Amino acid sequence: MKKTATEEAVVVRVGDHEVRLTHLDKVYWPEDGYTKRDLIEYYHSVSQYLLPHLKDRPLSLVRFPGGVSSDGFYQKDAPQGMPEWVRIAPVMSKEKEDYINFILCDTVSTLVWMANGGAIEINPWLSRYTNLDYPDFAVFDIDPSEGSTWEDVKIVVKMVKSLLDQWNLLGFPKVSGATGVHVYVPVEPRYTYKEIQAFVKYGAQFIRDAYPEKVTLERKVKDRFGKVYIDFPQNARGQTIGSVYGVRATRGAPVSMPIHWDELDTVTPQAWNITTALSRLERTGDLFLPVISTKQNIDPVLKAALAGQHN
DNA sequence: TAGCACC
DNA sequence: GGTGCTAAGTCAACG
DNA sequence: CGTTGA
Ligand SMILES: [Mn+2]
Ligand SMILES: [Mn+2]
Repeated sequence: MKKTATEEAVVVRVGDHEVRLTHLDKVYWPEDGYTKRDLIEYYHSVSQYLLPHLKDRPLSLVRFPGGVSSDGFYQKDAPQGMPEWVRIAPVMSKEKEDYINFILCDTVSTLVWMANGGAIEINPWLSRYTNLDYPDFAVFDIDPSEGSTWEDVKIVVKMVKSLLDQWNLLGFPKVSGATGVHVYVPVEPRYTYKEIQAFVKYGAQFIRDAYPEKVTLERKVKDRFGKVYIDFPQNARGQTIGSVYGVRATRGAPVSMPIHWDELDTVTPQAWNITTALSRLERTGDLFLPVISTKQNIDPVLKAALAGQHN
């Protein structure tokens, strides 16, 4: 007799709730042999590190119920029929006269439920539901374009570091799990998205002007060839960036992992994956904890940005 | 990334 | 045609 | 139409 989905399903207690898990042996990463079970076990295992970073943040999920070689889809609006204990954040849509019920992941139960739905990639907002218009960090998203290299990325990241040093600001780097690096600059949650983006753009312009041969701010992809793109427009309401400790739906199942600044020369952007991240985390602890606790004042830089009127 | 309004 | 902005499951079957 | 599963 053919197995039904019901027969494959298993109900487990995760945190405070029971979660129904299905198709655990579904191969999600064919080239690596990793299954949905591996994904769920990963997210479950790092939940104590990950959850504080997701708390109160509206999420865009990228779901791959057929695994990473099938098309995935973004999901913002919470699906009907989800467990009643999944918290949501209604946010008025810009285009339609209706709310989008963003999923909030504040418990391990919800995290595991999302993973069971094939939510490989987790993309949180830069602001929290409790303070939606005021991000609590700015991000320097450093992306190599075709024709540029990881070596180029490292140079640009170091330039970001020295610029932040000049400004007496703390930044926290992580490898993206794809090809680049994200540098988070935690701020007091009282700057608008426009201000946060102006801040990052101002810094990015300095870096481009210092090294125009290898750094670009061009929005058109074809104009970025051979250069490293500093993706400052990513700092905008409704935009998201792959979560720290989030998984990528690409070969190897890489995860986004914080690093120490002095590790930059010894790591690669996909240095960790769902099978190796936990031991790293247990050794280093959560290097991104200060991103939550640090609240920096960027008034001086913002003032200079507005006065300077770079282009 | 795709669709759409607007220039 | 280029630019800026926004959203982001779908479908079929069942009762 | 609400629910469920692929
Ligand atoms: Mn990036
Ligand atoms: Mn980017």
